[in-house]
Amino acid sequence: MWDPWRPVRDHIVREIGQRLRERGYPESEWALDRQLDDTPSGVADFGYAAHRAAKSLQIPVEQLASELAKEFPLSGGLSRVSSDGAYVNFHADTGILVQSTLELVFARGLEYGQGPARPEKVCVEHTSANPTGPFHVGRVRNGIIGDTMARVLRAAGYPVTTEYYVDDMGRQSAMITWIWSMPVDQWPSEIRNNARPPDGTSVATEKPDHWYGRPYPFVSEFLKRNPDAARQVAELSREIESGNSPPRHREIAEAVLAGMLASLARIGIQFDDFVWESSLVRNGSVAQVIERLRRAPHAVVEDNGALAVDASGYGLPKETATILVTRGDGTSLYPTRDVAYHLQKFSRFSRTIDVLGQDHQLHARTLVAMLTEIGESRRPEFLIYQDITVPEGGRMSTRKGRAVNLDELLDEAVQRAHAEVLKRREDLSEDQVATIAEHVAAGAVRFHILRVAPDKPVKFRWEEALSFEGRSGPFVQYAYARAGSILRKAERETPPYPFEAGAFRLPAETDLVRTIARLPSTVQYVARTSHVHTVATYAYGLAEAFNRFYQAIPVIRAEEPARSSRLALVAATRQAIGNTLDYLGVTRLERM
RNA sequence: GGGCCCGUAGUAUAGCUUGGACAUCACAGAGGCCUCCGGAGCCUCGAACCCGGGUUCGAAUCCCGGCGGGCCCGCCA
Repeated sequence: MWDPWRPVRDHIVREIGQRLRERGYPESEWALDRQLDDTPSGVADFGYAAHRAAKSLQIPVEQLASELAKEFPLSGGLSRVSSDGAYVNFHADTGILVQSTLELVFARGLEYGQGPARPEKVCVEHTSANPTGPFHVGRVRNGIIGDTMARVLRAAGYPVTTEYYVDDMGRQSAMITWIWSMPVDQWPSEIRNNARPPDGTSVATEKPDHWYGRPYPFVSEFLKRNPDAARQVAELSREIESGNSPPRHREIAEAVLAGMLASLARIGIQFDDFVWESSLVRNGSVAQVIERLRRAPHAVVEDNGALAVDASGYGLPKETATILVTRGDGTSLYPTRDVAYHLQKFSRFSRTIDVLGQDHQLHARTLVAMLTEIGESRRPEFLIYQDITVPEGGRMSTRKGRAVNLDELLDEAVQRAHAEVLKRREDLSEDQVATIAEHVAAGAVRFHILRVAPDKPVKFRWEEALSFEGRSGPFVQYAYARAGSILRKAERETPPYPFEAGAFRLPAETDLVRTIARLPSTVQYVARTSHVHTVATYAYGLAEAFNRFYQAIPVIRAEEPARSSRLALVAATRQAIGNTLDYLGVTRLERM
């Protein structure tokens, strides 16, 4: 048993199914389970709308609902079944739910929330930003969604590997190598004037992604107006693909990547593996893909020798019905290399998930078309999210000068968090305050971006991203710290937590138990639907339920035996919030 | 021009995949709690499903058409 609500739902579904079958209306338990609704607040725990069955059986719906309610056996964790018009309402037996939920939380501890182990190895590839400069906030939405998805899938029972696909090939990468292959003094004046590092600074004194990324936005503009330089970059790009990369190429890519990863680590994002795009070219797998595509059913050779695939049969938009596989000179293009990467992922994992921005929507479809063309039947799952937009409209973009840098946002958040901590805690050392501020800041930023559904844009506003109130990461962290504080004060920081299941009668208590009990099914829901923001919604709801309980009901000051039971509830809440924070990638803070 | 996604109170969001009973929550606004375990809190009030059709006993949810916004559309990735 890992989900306290499961036995109750199963019982309801079984019994309704049986009664409907007796009346001549067969409905699968699976379908009934889906029809079991939440009810309007406070009405019941589950509701069943009898319209459909009543219509099919040709009896008045109120009559059916009323009969079902009367006949329903009050076992299986239910305390009351009633009908209200066309609805049958089910109330869980609070004592039984308390017993099973708290027992489960204490028995499983850190594992409460997790589902049974599953065999399928899953790869979550996310972020995979070109190592050309520091992250702006728009780009990290990918990482936050991907990292949270990976955490939730692990909790759901899958062995998960996170991967960063490092693009060290192609034009972007060649551009940064090109500019840094000459001394700053020799940079074209247009670039030098915009991007010259301040005197006295060096890659030793500045984060490498910021340092090396400095000229990048200006190089691309420069190349548009300087064909000679553009040719040099193109030549460099060919050399890189052929394996003759200049010595600085890999060195710069690694340095920039290290800087970028350091920023991600601040918000709890780390990777299990890195796959360098160039390795796929060097080990011949890209060449193999090109060969397979050359023999593909719809391969075509363009006038200048470029290989393409006629994908008009794949339902792609008319203008993109031709997918280019190689350039005229035979070198590969990004979609082709991505096919090689996916074949490699398919060989290592049974599920692969790609987290992609909406600008890659079409790429995802061409990738699938190319896989079909080479006779590959396996597919990646795409988790597509919308951009982070700026108040003026449009998405965040470094090129358009309307991007907020991640490090800058975090630094500002840390400053504010620091001030907040100092305001309310005088007993902490400067080190402790600094550590807390860093984690509060990270929690605020990560939660702010995560809480919006992936298919909706996030509108970025400084004040909201930096808010520690209301529906925020620090709100959840605070509830966790508070729960810990109560246990410390009661000198009951460790189990066992004896409790009396019948001790909880007030709504603030029973609502809290009901919310704690929903954690395992929430994990499964997110693993199934990829609606990662639901973890944030749940976390907030749980913290809110705890705050209400905290406000309404004394714990330490209560008389025994209520006191012990309430302490047990606080301990269970702390465990549930803490585990949820882990899934969110937000730090558990014992004090803040 | 074509394709994909989005449109919920002043602002910002949940619910939409699986149609169901008074549409969630925050910020801002009005009022209250404040001798009380941590006020980053709690309670109360006002305020919303883009428009038009369709399907259905029933539509924020599904379908069609508008309108508005975002993104993408061949030798970049």
